[in-house]
Amino acid sequence: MTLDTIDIKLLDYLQQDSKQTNKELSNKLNLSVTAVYERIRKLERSGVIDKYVALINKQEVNKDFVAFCHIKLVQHAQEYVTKFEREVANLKEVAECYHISGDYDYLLKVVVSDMEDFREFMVNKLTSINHIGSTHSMFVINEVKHTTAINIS
Amino acid sequence: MTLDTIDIKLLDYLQQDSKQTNKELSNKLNLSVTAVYERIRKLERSGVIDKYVALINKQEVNKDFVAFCHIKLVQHAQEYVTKFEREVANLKEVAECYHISGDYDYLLKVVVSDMEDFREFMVNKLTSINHIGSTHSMFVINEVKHTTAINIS
DNA sequence: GATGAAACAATGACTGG
DNA sequence: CCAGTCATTGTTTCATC
Repeated sequence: MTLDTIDIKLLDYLQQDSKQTNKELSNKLNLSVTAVYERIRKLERSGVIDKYVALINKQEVNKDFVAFCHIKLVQHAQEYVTKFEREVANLKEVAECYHISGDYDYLLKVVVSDMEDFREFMVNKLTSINHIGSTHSMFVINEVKHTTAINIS
Repeated sequence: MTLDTIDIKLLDYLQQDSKQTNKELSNKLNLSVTAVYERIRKLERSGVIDKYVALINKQEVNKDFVAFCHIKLVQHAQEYVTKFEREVANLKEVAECYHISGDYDYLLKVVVSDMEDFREFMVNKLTSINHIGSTHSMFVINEVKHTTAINIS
């Protein structure tokens, strides 16, 4: 699907706030309500817009201890890789998991309540997955920037 | 604010899909539509729910080259730290920036189109910020798991 | 908490320009 | 693309139990 400049602006707005009415958007974009409605539906149906979600404040729900965890596997046979990825994806504390280039194989973003919670996660959940060679954890001191929006240009 | 088990379920649902109608949610939670409406409003006003956003498919907008970038500053005087954080937050390619513990000072998530785009970002934008000592980039080979939802329990 | 009523807004399909 | 229609559905605020 090709996006024109209006689509890009529309996506920017919706990535910031999806609860705006079509009327508000039509004013910002100088379009009719129907045109906005049809553009949004096209973006939804084509798969450009994946879904709409609520974002919550980690602090308010006492889940503001965030760590990034590097992981190296002992072996890289397809069987072990698949098993590790499946098991790690099932851990609720793991918000994100990336297979990355470099010294380590994976980078995990772990969201828990506090250091004690993190310790328990490491000991009882993460390291109980087989074939993990080594891990290296970094703790988030401060979230300087965090956006779910993707810059399209 | 204290959350009961119904609030937690409600937040789980809204973090997965915020476009559900209150009627659908009232069925899932065995509540009346008005009760659901009032709980949501309470969660919004108390700041537990931060905002509602559209999530878009990186692939569909040709922004699926993702890198994590470690950064070490030369100096750590408050002045340089503040300046670095302000400048890096203004870079549109930087989706996330964390001040972290460990060998490096910062971890950035950079979202661009391709390697050429990334090279340009590094040369013209990131490393033109003063006081950066060293950087170390890791490229995302595969996104094993990525959720914006926070597990509350 | 529930319920019903009422005002308002959005959806989805449809005209015709 | 726009403007306007219309029935249906959902949202939001009431008052009442």
